[in-house]
Formats: sequence, C-alpha cells, structure tokens
Amino acid sequence: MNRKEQIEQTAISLFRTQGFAATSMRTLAQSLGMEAASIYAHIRSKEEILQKVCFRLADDFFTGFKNAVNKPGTVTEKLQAAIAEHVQVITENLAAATVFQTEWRHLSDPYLGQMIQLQAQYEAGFRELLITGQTNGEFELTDAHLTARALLASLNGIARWYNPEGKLTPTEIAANFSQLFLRGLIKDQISNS
Amino acid sequence: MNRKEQIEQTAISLFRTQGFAATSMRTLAQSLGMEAASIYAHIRSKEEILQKVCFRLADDFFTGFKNAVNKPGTVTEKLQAAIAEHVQVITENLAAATVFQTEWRHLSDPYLGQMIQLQAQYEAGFRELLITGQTNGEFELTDAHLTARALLASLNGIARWYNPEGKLTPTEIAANFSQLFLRGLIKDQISNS
DNA sequence: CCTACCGATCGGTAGG
DNA sequence: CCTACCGATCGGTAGG
Repeated sequence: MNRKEQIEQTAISLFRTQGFAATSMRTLAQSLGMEAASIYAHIRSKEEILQKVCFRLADDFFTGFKNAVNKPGTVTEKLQAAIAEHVQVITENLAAATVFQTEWRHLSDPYLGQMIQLQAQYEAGFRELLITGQTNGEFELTDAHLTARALLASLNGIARWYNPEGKLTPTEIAANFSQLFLRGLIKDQISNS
Repeated sequence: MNRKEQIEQTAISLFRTQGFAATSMRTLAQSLGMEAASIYAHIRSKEEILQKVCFRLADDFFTGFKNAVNKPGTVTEKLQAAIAEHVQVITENLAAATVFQTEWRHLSDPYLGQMIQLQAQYEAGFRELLITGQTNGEFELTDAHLTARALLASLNGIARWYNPEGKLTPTEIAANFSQLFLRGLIKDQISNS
C-alpha cells in the first residue's frame, strides 16, 4: 500500500466515523503523522477521496449485480445471487461502503448527478428482476418500487451492524436475507392442517 | 408557529438536505431573513436544535411502538401495528425523521450515548416481538437480531423516498411492508399443485 | 514532505 | 433582532 492508498484508507475510516463534512484535513494529517499541507502532494482535494470511494463502490455493486443476473437459473436464484453479491461487496469493503452510503450527497456537480443516476439504475435492476419474477409467476408482490427499495435499504443497513469478528459470515447473512424476503416470517401452517 | 419553531423547522429542513455539519448558522439565518447572531436570542446552540429533533422523534417512535404492542391480538397483528406506527411517525415528520436517522451521530456527550441506548432499546422491542412470535409458533426465523435490523432498516429507508404527493398513502405503504415481511415474495404454489 | 501563509468561514458573545 | 467582533479553524497554495 503506497502513501496515496494509506491516505485514502485513513480518510475513509475517518469519514465513516465522523462524516465527510466534519472531518478536517488537519485531523486526517494527524492520523497519518504528517502535516495537512503535505497531503496535497498526493491528492488534489478532500472531495477527490470521496469521489474515488463512491465510484469504486458503485462499480463493485454493478459488477456483482451483473454476475448474479447473468447466471443461468430461475429468477428466484438470480435474486438470491444478487443479494449474496451485494452482501459480499458491503462486508468486504465495510468502511468504504458505509462512506458511500452516507456521504455521497457531499459530492459536487457533476459527480453528484452521476451518483444519483447510478443509484437509480441499480435500484431499477432489482426492480426489473422482481417484475420478471412476478410476470413468470415466481413472485407475488404489490409494488415493485417499494419492494426493491425495502430490500436494498435492509441490505445496505448491514454496513451499520456487520462485525467481521461476529458469528454470522457474509454467506450466512445473505442466506438469512434471502429466506426472509422470499419466504417471509409467517410459519407454514400446511403441515399442521 | 412562533419564531423559535420557525428557526427549528428551517434548520431541520437544511440539516436534511445539506447535513448538520455542512449547514452553517449563517445559511440558516439567511433562510430566515435575519442575522446569524440574532438566532441566539431564541436558541442556545446549533446542536440544541439537533438534540431536540432527535429526542422528539425517538419519543414518537417509542410511543407508537407501545401503542402497537399493548393492543390485544396475535403477535402477527402486533407486528403489523408496530410497522404501521413506525411508518406513520416517518411520514408525518418526514424532514425531522430523516435528520434523526442521518445526523444523530453529531450529538455530543451525554446525548450521543443516550441516543445509542434508545436506538438499541427500540430495536430490542422489535426483536422481542419476533422472538415471542417464534416461540408461540406464529413466526419462523433464523436470527432475530438480523431480522429486526432488516425490518427496521427497510422501514427507515421510507424517509428517503416517501412523497406526500405520491400515489401510496402511509397506510398502503405499511400494508405492503407487512405483506412483504410476513408472506415474502414467493408465490404460494398450493393452488397449483 | 515541511514551513509559512492565504482568504474565507465557522459557532458564538457583548452590548445595545 | 442588529452591529461589531472574538478566537478558532477551514481547504488549499507557494516555495522550497
């Protein structure tokens, strides 16, 4: 990891805990053991760090989603794969994913507009998967917009509680989410009747 | 609405769009048509506004949850009621709920610690409801912590997309969430077999 | 990567 | 609710 990557990693860690706006270049410099002015030998601006992390994460999420959708199988299986990919991206980039989710609005034009578009596209991907499953009879749902948003919000929430040293692995987390969203909470009463 | 309430409402609106740290008292003053120094005739500090909105919202959520749980009925019905109450609080306090969700970490001690506790308690309330339903055979779930967090994250996400002029009413949104989390996406195959 | 520094802005106070 | 102002801090540049 070269000095530029060190700066970015440290910045992401601070942005995560304090927020982008509340993190000063002097605090960042102190965490790195250097002067604030020296950081500018490696990066152009504070926002450049945020831009890089946001677009990298967005790219990771899209790559994961495309992998999931392009696999052969039922729509149910594709959705399960998309959930697993999304969980993987978050758990493997925990600090960066948190910063992406909570700080992207501090981007300036034109990056802000691009980010909004990318997020709308990603959500649309899930929504279309849901509609495909609805059309072919695999799924039953009332509102694809609401359902896609509910699923994505709960998946993104993982970044707020996932603990790499906890008892749940990313794979187990993904399996639990798939179970929850596909089967729901209500216990099957068939075997009892 | 007196001047103090006007200041708070305007601040909440700015905190929502720009974030707490990125909103200056001068910007707030300009939105109100007054000087920054004059605001301090009505409030003690910038953070005081954030404190007030966070604790008010937390109180609203707890009140709603207690209402839901104290109603007679099955655990399923109580969970449906808790979802409906949560949706109501968000949709009736859209800006304030968004600020609460995204800016509470900018509170200073001891308010920050209190807020963390309150959120843990609220989540525990949902988790215990889920476990009660699991114990009495209404629900089937693998991990109550994960399930409560998934449900709450998706409910909180409503604040990011709810449109008071949109086609979905808060009641409809709550019904869709209950349907999604209780029944899941998979279409019942019973009638086809 | 440092020293020295820029103009701008920050939350907030004094005094009226 | 205003004018006048405080010390502190901001992101960033110049020059080495």
